[in-house]
Amino acid sequence: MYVTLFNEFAPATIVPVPSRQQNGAAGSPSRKSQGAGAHLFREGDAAASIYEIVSGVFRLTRVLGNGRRQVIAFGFPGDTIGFPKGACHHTDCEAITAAEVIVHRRNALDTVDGDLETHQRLLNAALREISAMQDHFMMLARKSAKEKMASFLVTLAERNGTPIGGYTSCSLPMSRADIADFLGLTVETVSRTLTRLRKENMIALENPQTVLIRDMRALISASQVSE
Amino acid sequence: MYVTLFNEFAPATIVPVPSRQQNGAAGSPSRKSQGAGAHLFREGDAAASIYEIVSGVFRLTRVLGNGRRQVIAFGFPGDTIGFPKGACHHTDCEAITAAEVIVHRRNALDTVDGDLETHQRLLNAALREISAMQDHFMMLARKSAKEKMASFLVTLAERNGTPIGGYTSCSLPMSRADIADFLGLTVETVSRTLTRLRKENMIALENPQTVLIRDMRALISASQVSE
DNA sequence: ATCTGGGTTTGATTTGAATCAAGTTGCGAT
DNA sequence: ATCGCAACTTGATTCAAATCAAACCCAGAT
Repeated sequence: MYVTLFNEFAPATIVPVPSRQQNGAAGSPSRKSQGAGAHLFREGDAAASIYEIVSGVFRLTRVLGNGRRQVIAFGFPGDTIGFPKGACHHTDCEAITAAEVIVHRRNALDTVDGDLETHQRLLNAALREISAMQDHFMMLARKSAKEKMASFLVTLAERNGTPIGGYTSCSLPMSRADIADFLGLTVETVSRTLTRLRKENMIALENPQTVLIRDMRALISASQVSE
Repeated sequence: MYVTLFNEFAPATIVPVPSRQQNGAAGSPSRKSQGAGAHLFREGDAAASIYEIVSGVFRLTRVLGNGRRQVIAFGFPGDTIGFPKGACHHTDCEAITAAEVIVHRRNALDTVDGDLETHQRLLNAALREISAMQDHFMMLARKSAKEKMASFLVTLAERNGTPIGGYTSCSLPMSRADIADFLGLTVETVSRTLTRLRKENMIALENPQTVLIRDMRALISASQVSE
């Protein structure tokens, strides 16, 4: 199973973080709300902060010169985003639904002063992200459209799905174009592949933004690279 | 320009690291030599150490169930490899030439005890790696075979090339299969694409393991996604 | 000197996804 | 209610890279 969306947290670890000034230490975790469509940061922005997502969904993208776009990841509650390279952010980050994040000072990562627990949590999030990205490599390089789409839905269902009867319902807050740019496909292929999975009775589309997973076992097996 | 191979270091930062026990602190950087073909670690191994490459070239791979393989990265001198997720390594790492590494205790990353400078160097390597992997996403998902091959050669030349007259000579210590599995292509396509670049006079192949870059400007422009 | 076999190159053919081109659907504004 | 538009779906065609299939090259073993 690929956790290609982003590195995961036990969601419980987030809840206790206070919404304002920490005890006596230099730490400054605070909360921030974010409307749908608003940028949390842009490529090139000074990287002053690292964010833990409390609610909502974010999209991280990189843009090529000619306008070609790669969606690096989707960020869900429990994910950590905004790891900097040097002084700047190297991706754009936009909320695709209304969202709330916990804001950490950038150098809560660099040093331990005051809050060892936060430091280690952020660090582990970075390590998990490296691992998740390695999985995603395999997906981009070696999977067919059907395998990619199935993997995506399975991961989404695990992160985000709600059980409905024996099935799992799952919202797709992002556009087909976002999905395509995440999986390295075109919108047309994403759409066609969804219809194909639908015709094979693995899923049903309640509406374009809501999938019902009707046969999780089949979907998982479709997500694996086959010989 | 993509630094898809791996995160870079100012090579100078490595040299001063002592080859044995640090002053009085708990740190334990030591050196280790590695024959060509030997594994530094394997997927699933307990992740006790993190390595800085002093000399030689390493290959990091992940394997799919059915034997399909993804080369995650090549590690060159100055690169840091072996970032763990949790307690285990999640890639195989094999030396493809004779090599030497500096070995750090795994938790030189977690905590600062004793050596803040090493801690921060490793941490920054991890952040650089995240950024490099994001570039590699774009390469895998959006570039043509020619663009991939050209990007690969350009990066290799920057890391590894030696000037010969006005040209740059560059060794390819890895096999065509390794290159293919890194770029998400087949051996045949890698080979064909190299001949194509040769026929377009951007490169010459002195022998299968040595490329001469004859027109760096053209190669760089071939490495960019075009409309 | 010849055989063997891995790695590499080249050629012919197939194929999965991109591209090009219409539709369709649903929603927000007029 | 209708218009306009953006997001999505579907269909026809093209094309780049995979696959299938042979050579080729060279180092090491016989």
